[in-house]
Amino acid sequence: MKTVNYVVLAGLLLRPRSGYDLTRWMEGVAGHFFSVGHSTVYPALADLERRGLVAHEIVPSKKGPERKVYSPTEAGREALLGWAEEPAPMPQIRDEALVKTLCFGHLPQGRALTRLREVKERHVGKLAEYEEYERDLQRSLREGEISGEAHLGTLLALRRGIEEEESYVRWCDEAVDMISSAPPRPAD
Amino acid sequence: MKTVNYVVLAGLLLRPRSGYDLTRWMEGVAGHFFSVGHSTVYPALADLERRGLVAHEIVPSKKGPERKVYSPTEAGREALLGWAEEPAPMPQIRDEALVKTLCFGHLPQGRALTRLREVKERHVGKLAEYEEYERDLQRSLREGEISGEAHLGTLLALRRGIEEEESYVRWCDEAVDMISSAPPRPAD
DNA sequence: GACTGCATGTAACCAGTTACATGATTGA
DNA sequence: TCAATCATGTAACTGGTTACATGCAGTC
Repeated sequence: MKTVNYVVLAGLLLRPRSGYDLTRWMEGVAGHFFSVGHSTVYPALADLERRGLVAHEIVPSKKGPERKVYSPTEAGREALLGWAEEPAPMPQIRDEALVKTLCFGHLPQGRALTRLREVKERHVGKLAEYEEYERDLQRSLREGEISGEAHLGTLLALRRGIEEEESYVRWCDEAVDMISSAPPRPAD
Repeated sequence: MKTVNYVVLAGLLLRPRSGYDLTRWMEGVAGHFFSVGHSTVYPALADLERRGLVAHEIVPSKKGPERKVYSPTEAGREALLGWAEEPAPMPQIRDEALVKTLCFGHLPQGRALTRLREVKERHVGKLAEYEEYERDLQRSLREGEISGEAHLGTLLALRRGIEEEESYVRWCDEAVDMISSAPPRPAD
């Protein structure tokens, strides 16, 4: 079974959701470690249902058409937790900004610094977003909206996202220093 | 033009290489931000050469068959540096370990801690590897094997990899604490 | 009446992986 | 002589994306 199925299953274990909600979730809290578009989510849900790992009930929406709200079945829960105990491959990252960084020695300093400023800004923004999610998660626990189990899992993953962004922002600052103190090349 | 072409071009700007060397490079220093297999590298080189952005010369190998050592042309250098000045999309990450982490609230504590120990070990290993690359890079500069430009770019990217792994290892320790101090669930 | 957000799906495409295919050189 | 490493490529497959397609409900 493919990875995205387990991600969807994990999203549903935290709380029952529709395909639409799962897609939002992947764009948000899950965005920093696994995110696919809705056109991948819906087929994954159909596949999981065919395997008897999730089930849905139709729920009328407050706003818009009917929703199919999915939950893991007992078999789904077992399949997920079994998978969760197995070793995971190392994270794979695609970071174009770092490819561009490789060229910074060949770029006028000013241009490189401009690039870095922009990169930093974006990561500062992401950091703020994740911190907001964290506050919201703590509120959800206090108000009994989510289980302690769901809270722990989500918080652990979220903390990783926050520390990742903090680390990236620190690197940006250090990179600015390293470039500024490097032997000057063609000014721009 | 696709991203992998620019990655290959950047690898060649740092120093001329064969397809084989580029593949090793992507598995090593470039591994934490962009890595593809040799079956992607060779077609990319062929494509770049067709576009006149790289050129190769045949060099007899010390060990094994002939090598095609590629270098960027002037047009290739310009194309790369132009691309490097444009904004990059946010890094995209696939980290299955964090998907498993989402389930840790539903797993016996011991199992979750075992998972985390293994994850930490792997990242400690990667960290050591990157630190080794950094020492090697400094040596290369001292001994005049690489240009100052190549050194700066590689060092910046490498520092990011090192800090990324340091951050991940710290998170593992924190996660262990959070799980250990969470209200106990079924022991294993 | 038009636009935005909610909601679910399908189809064409693409970037990459895995597997296939070949061969030289070196060392155990 | 057999395995490992060096070295270059192709072909089949797959896991995603982008674009296509449809329709409801609220608000400006």
